[in-house]
Amino acid sequence: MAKTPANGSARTPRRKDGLSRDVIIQTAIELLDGGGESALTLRALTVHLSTGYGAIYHHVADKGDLLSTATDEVFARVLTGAVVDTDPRESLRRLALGLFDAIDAHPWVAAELSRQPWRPALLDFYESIARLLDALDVPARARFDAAGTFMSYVLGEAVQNAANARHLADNGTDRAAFLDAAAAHWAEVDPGKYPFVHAAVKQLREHDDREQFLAGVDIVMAGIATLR
Amino acid sequence: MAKTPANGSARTPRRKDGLSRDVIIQTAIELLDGGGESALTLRALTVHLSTGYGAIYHHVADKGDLLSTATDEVFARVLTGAVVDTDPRESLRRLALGLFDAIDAHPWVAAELSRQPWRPALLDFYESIARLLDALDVPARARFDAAGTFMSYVLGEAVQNAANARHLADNGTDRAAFLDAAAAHWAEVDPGKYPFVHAAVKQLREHDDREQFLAGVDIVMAGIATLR
DNA sequence: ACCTGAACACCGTTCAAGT
DNA sequence: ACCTGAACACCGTTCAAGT
Repeated sequence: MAKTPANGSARTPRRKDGLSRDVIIQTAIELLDGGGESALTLRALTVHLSTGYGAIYHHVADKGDLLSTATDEVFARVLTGAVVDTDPRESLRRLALGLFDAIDAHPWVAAELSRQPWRPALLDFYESIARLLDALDVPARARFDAAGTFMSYVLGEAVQNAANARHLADNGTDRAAFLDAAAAHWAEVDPGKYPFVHAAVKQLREHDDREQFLAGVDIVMAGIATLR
Repeated sequence: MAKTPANGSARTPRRKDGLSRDVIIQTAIELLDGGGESALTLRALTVHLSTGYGAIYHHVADKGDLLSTATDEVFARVLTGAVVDTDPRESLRRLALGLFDAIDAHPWVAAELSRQPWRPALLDFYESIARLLDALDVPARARFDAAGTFMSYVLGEAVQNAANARHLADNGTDRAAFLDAAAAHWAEVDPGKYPFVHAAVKQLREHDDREQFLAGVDIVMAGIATLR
């Protein structure tokens, strides 16, 4: 096969296997992971899938559909891989860390998250949290506030971390160089006017993102534990 | 002066008063507040300022510069208007609520926030929080984690709320109708599979966003109080 | 120094036409 | 039903030319 078209102005060969919504989404995720949000263009999709625009629009409503479905897919993977522990407290930490790591690995989901914070995949996440809080004897009356606070903290921290991850990927610098540059920049702030920021810079250099995140999870859980 | 050009294909009259970076930023904020992020286009700016593209690019680096400066401006207003209370706990709540309300009033800052979570204006915010935590006798060792957790919660909740605010503005619906629609949509989830989500729907209908936010602030502060 | 606006290189999306 | 790709309406940005 693979015959060269006789006609010089021949179209590019059409793909043999049928296109499907799923392969489009998977390719979109690859593009997003590879080059961030700006790497996902309809043009790039047609090239990677060796197809035309209409073919894509036949399976997908628009670019927003593409982005939100890709985000759902990423979250679905997290929940599938979530390991359950017998200790609810530990399960909560693992669940939170799974989301944190997922957004770190796919920083582009943060943008989609701030556009649509209530995607179906997050319903499962909410349900899991609420169930674990119930296991921790958080009274029903307080569960609504507690679960919401927990989710807001996790998403807030994840969004911030995603911004760092994106900068790291964009500049091609490694973590140490990035933190040094950030610390050097922050160190310029007037220590007289910003004593606490100044003090934080030192900790910034030696802190571990995931440990700091978990420290926050523990703080939120300790606060929830006071609700009786 | 003000002579009519003899030439029929004359250019639109150039503005008399000089353009400045500040009027550009203020106009950008007006456009963003009026129609969301998509309303800020260079074209719209030239029309509103009755000027050309080059004039704008003479005062501003690019659209990103425009967005981040506009965001700084919004945060600066919050910190200027922040009322200090003698009680550090109350000051923290007011500070948090000020940020919450600002993002509610200017939902487009949420997108910029997830792009660049460490704008200079947020340094002041961080500094204020750390100072108040110090006043609350949070030990220096724990302050880094505590202040970071507090900020992540506030920003996370604000980003989620901004998404709601944007949907409300886009659809032109009022709050009650929006919540009803959301609740109706959520109510479709299987109560057997999602008992806690199902229970949350009822609370969603009668909950107040700001009160829920403050409940979360209290939870985080209670958690911080356990750090000794 | 400050401003004008045609021109350029890109987007997402549509749709008549093909198989 | 599924796909092609030229065409369209928009972007942000540049830059030779004006004052």
